[in-house]
Amino acid sequence: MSELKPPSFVSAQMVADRAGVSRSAVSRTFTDGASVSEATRRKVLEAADALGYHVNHLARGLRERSNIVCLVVADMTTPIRARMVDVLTRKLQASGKITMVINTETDTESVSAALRQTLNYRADATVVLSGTPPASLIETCISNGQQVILINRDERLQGSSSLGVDNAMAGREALFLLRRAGCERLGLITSNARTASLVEREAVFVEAAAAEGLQVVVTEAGPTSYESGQEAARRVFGRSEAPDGVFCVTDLLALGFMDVARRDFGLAIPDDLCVVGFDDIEQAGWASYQLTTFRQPLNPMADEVVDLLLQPQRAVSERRMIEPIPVWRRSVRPGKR
Amino acid sequence: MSELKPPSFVSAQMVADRAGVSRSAVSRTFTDGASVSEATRRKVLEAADALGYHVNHLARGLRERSNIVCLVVADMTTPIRARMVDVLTRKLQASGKITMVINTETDTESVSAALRQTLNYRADATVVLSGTPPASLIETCISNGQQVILINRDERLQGSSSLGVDNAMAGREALFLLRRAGCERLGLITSNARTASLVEREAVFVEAAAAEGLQVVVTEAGPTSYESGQEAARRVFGRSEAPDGVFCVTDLLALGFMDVARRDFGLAIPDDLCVVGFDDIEQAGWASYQLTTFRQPLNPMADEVVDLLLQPQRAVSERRMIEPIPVWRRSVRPGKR
DNA sequence: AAAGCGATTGCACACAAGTGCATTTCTTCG
DNA sequence: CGAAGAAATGCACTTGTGTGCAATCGCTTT
Repeated sequence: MSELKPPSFVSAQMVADRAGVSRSAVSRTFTDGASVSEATRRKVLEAADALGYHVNHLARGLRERSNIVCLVVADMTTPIRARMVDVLTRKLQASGKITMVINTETDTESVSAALRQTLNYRADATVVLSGTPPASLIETCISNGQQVILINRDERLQGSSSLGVDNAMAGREALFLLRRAGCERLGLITSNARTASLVEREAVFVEAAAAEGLQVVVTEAGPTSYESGQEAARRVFGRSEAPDGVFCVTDLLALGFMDVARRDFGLAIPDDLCVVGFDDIEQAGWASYQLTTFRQPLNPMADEVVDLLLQPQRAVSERRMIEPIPVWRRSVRPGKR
Repeated sequence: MSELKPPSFVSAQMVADRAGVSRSAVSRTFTDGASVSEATRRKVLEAADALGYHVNHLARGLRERSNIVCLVVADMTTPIRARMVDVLTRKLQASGKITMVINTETDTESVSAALRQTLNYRADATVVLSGTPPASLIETCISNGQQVILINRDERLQGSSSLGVDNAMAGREALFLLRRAGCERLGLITSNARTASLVEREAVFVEAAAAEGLQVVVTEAGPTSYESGQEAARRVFGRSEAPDGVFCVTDLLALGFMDVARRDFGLAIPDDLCVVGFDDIEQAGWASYQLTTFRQPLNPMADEVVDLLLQPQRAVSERRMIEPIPVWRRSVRPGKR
């Protein structure tokens, strides 16, 4: 039989009609702790099943929390970002939230538009993985009762809680590793993204080197990518004085850098050149690279996010710092040559 | 105990009060084509701005389409999946939709739970990238007026529209490439995922080889991953009769396979061994691999999805096939040795 | 000035839920 | 058998929108 009515979602009213009870009874059947007799509950569940009823979370979200969390993210295809999104969606789901992903550019205008979307959908919280939203907009979010959590972003934005890895530690430790390997001519490879995190890793590394009386040649190629790493290597080894120890502020940069150093300039790693990365993306562990790097502990970070969500009062202006975990592989010599 | 009013979202009513107009006027101000005088519109916009008002899309979604699209996906960290999610979220956003990501396992029970979530949030459509939902649940979605679009899934699920790359073409072409390179002892590497797509690539490759009187040694390692590719290589080259031409049904498998073949068994690619992959993930183009493979045309696929969303009537039980694009790199010889 | 007419505006309802409160039903005990 | 108490139920209101319908406003025309 062909239906006249266009298909549409089945509501609690329809279930109530079919079960011969009031709509309230249906509502209570699907609400924990509400008072419903076993008999009605059975009738309701049966009718709901027959009609294919599903509670409308949108309508529910009108009165109480929506249970929606927005993830504002750029460069999703980057391995580290993909993992972040993966881990976060998993943990958020496990704690009863649903994730909306807003794929954006990193410029302020795009991020602002993303934040506004976040408000449009009454998200309980927004987690920002990329870009830096304007303070005024964050304030709007917060005055609307929405939490804002920044990950690896510029710290100290009034009212938002923020969360990041200890870049300074990585910068110092990277220098230590390269020096222990006996590297004398140090290089640093970074991208033009100029993120707070990247800048800090660079600054601390350069500073720590200066403290030992060493100068660092800093090379900034294009965006944070494999190709930029390649480009940086071409530039670095095209010069007269080539480095023998390099800290790449990102694994992707490191991998591109290594490939060109080895293939185009015939350098052996770690014999002629030591390389340290940051992130510990999957590819860093591949046999072709075996990159020594610092792991962003994504699971603990995601746990922290969930924790902040569950205790909103904790969240105000708090800044949590997480230690990256050194991962020793073969791109740095264990001792001097 | 004097409770401060908890911060909450500002509603159209508040804006109306402040602007001294009716709530309808506010609603009309934010509705295209509605009739509002320039004067009230200005007053409303001013009040809205002052209060930080944002239209509640949840409430809007009660009456009309929610503009929510759910993406059901597993293995998000896999480069190909990450790119799919990236491209899809981008294109969906561009056409005014918002994406909810449901990160799931591939087993039927998890996928079913994901589909139910989809219904709970009144998504206009669900796009399934992983796993195979039970037909009954798809039917429920459709009878609720929700579109279901399956990508690279088992075809022919009543009522859903489905979309996939031409695996048969890839299987045939892979054989052609290897034969042209003069490979005599053929191997095929697959995972234990047993997806329809993977199975088809395998079947067609084996069949095409049989048509030329050649037998293919099929190796199935663990899940679809780099590590499984490594494992497969260890097994394959541990045997007496090693292949000189291999089709890996996935780039990730291919990369792991290549690394072990070269590093642990000293094989030169493409001189001693030719390798063909599938997907064209970013890493396939890296200098260390230069893998010849087939690109999944993600942009056209995403365009197709958006197209199906905008023309729901088209969507019923349609199956669209997209040709993968051969990408010739250096893992296969251009001619016989 | 009155009528005509189109552009605005507000009322009230619909959408789909949860819940306080009053009412009804059931259970249990005296 | 009746009353007290507990459990179950339904009514009506709430959440924030969009919109049909009727009323009103302002302007033009005769």
